[in-house]
Formats: sequence, C-alpha cells, structure tokens
Amino acid sequence: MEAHSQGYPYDMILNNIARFVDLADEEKDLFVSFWKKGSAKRKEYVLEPGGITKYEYFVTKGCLKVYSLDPSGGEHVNMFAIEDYWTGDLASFTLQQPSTYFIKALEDSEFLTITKDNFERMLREIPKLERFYRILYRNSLVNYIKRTNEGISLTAEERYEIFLSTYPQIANRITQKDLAAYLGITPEFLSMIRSKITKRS
Amino acid sequence: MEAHSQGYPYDMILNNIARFVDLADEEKDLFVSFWKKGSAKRKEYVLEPGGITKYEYFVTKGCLKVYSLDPSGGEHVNMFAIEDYWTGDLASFTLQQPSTYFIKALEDSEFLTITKDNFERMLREIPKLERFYRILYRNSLVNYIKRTNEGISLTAEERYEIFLSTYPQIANRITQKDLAAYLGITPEFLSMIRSKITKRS
DNA sequence: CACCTTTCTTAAACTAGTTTATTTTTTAGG
DNA sequence: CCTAAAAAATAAACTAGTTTAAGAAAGGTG
Repeated sequence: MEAHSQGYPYDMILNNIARFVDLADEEKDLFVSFWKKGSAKRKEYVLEPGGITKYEYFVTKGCLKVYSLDPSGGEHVNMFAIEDYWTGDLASFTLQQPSTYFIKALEDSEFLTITKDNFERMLREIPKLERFYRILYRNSLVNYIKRTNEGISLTAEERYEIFLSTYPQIANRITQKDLAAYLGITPEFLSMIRSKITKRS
Repeated sequence: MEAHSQGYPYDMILNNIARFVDLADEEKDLFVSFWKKGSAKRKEYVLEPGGITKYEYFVTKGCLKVYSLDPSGGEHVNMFAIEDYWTGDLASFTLQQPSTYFIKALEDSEFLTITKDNFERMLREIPKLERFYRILYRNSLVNYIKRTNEGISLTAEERYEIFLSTYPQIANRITQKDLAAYLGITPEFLSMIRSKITKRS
C-alpha cells in the first residue's frame, strides 16, 4: 500500500497518469472524482453505434474488442483493450457525432468511465493533465501511423507476425476470427497463413 | 495589420495556434523565437530517411509530400502538407529513432521548423501550449483513425472519391502518380478507376 | 517552340486475398 | 462430464488490384 493509495481500480489509473505527470494528493482526489466504475460480462456490449458516445474508457480488468462493421457486414477490429489501456470512440466523443463503433467485452471486464463534460471540467481544474493527454494522444498517433504504414506496405503474413511479437499478451487471449478481423483479412486466409508458417518451421 | 502583428509567416502560425488557445503578446514573442524559417525549391528534399529527424514543420507556402518506400521500392504517401498544415516524422522526432520518411517539395515551399529541444523548452515556458498540442494531436488521431478505417473497409474507388471531396484544394495540385501512392494503389489502377467513373457519368 | 523526360492511358497476364461450402476441432456452460 | 454451438481448417472457384509493356499526352527547360 503506497502513500495516499486510492485502492483498485483508482491506483491503476493514477499510476498510468504518473508515467508522464506528477499529481499532488489533492489533485489525485479531484481526478478520481471525475471517473465512475463500470463493468461488462463476457459477450456484453459496452458501446453500440448510432448514438453519440457518452464515455471514454480506461480498462482495469478483462479485454474489450473495439470494432466497426463495413457496408457488407464485415467486422474490422480497431483495437483490443486489455488492463491499463485507454479506449473509446474518440471521434464520436470529441466531435459529438454518432458513433460508428461497437465495443464488446471478450472477457468479464471492469473499467473506469468519464463523460465529455467531466473530461473538459477535469482538464480545466487540473491543467497538468493537458500535458498527460498531449503525450497520450501523441503516442497513440505514433502507433496509428505505424499501423497504417504496415497495412499499406506489408503482406498479411508480415502483419500477423508483427502482431504476435508486439502484443504476445493479447494474442493468446483472442480468437483467430477476431485476430483476422484486426489484421484486415478473412479467418480462412489467416488459417492458410498459419498452416504455411507451421509447415515452414 | 492586426494588433501585435509579427508579419508573414509568423502571423500564420500564431493564427493557427489561436484556434484553440489565447496567447498573451509576450507569449507570442516567446513562441515565435523558438521557430526558424526554412524553404525548399520544387523537387528538393526537406527530409531523407536514415538519420533522426531534427525538426517538426509548419508549412506556410507550397506543398510537401511526406512518404516512405516499401522493401520493393514502392512509394507510400502519408500526407500532402500545404499551407497551414503541421507535418514531419512524429515517430522519429518523438522517440529519437531513425526516420523512415522522405519529405519532398512538390512546389517551391516555405515553412517554419522547430527542434526537439526547442519544442520541449517551448512547452515548459508556455504551458498553455500543452493544451494546443493536446487538441492538435487528438484531431490528427481522429483523422488517422478515419483514414485507417477507410483503407480497411472501402474499395480504392471509394477512397478516391472521398479524397476528392475531402481535399479538393490538394487534388488539383498533385499528379495522378502521387495520388495513387497516397491511395495505396498503382497509377495504372487509378487510371482505370478514373476512366470507369468518366464513362459512368 | 521544339525536344526530352515524365506522366497518363490502355490492355493482357498474373497474384494476394475472398467467397462459399464442407468437415473437424475446440469451447462454454448446463 | 457431455453436448450444442462456435471456431478453425481445408479446398476450389472467384475478384480486386498488380505487373509488365508499349503508345499517347503533357510539361518543363534550353
């Protein structure tokens, strides 16, 4: 138990924040007050498209799948959010436009949520957090740029191997079907890739 | 001439900043002191991969092409940066890793540059800018997410039409070849798409 | 304004990844 | 521990986009 501990799940989010900025104890209390606990059972939806996203999420337990459906019903997975990950539909949350994403729990999950009003109030009352979110968004941007480039310039097989080495802790928690939807290919083609790799080694 | 004008190109970058935060006159002077003018003639390289990116860029005139080459030499355009656009290789600049991008002037161009040291000093001395860059990165992230999703779930033809309607002011300044490299297809296939659309209408 | 280079088009053969369908394996949960 | 349902594997026919090549149109520089 560290000094001024808030206990699970608040210590988890505070430790995440502490990577980039130091909050004073009273700022920590204030910070925590803006976030609410939430949870979802396996297979339950955390978010469905159509309406405007109410919350941004910080996952403290479990695994969420963030995805959209294309016009012909195909699933495209944007990210898998496990413990200590920030997620949500940033476009819908930011621009207050209808969401295009589904968020579904792949395991029994717990998370913290914040509304847009509270998010803005929080940044006004704790200006230090502007720096935190500046760095968080910048890092996300760097990752997105990398992923976009991979999608454009690498084969499905290369993208598969990069995923395995980048996210080993996620790879063994999800199905082939969901992984295929993340890689942008069909489960059948992923299956071909896997059997090809197995034969090779 | 507005109050406390710094003249071209500094008014341009200050107006861009003013979209999200208000700087006091002395903050404007300080801000401007961190940026240096740069320029490149048509076809000249602003950045070549291999080394660590020294600068981030704010374009004030002309048009820059930001791109990378895949293992077999194919060009992949990340963005076209015209007047009032921020650009650079954020991954290399941020993580101080070797750059993987080329930046080439498509027209005679002018821009402002900042080093990483100055960028960090600037944020320490003008904390209000944390908010500006938080919003800038968040907006970039929203755009990247949208573009990634388009690349995954739309056909080349759909992506072409979205590009035309989203960036009409860029579309008529670049070649088909560069546009194809942005869309992730060959110039030959873009040519096919165009003739198909022409016949249809 | 004329040449030379670069860009754009057209078309045919080709390939990475999809679609559809059937069978086998794994998994959750009563 | 069993069983229904979901996931994974295999295979053949198919499609979006590539590759190669060769000719037509633009465009910048002497």
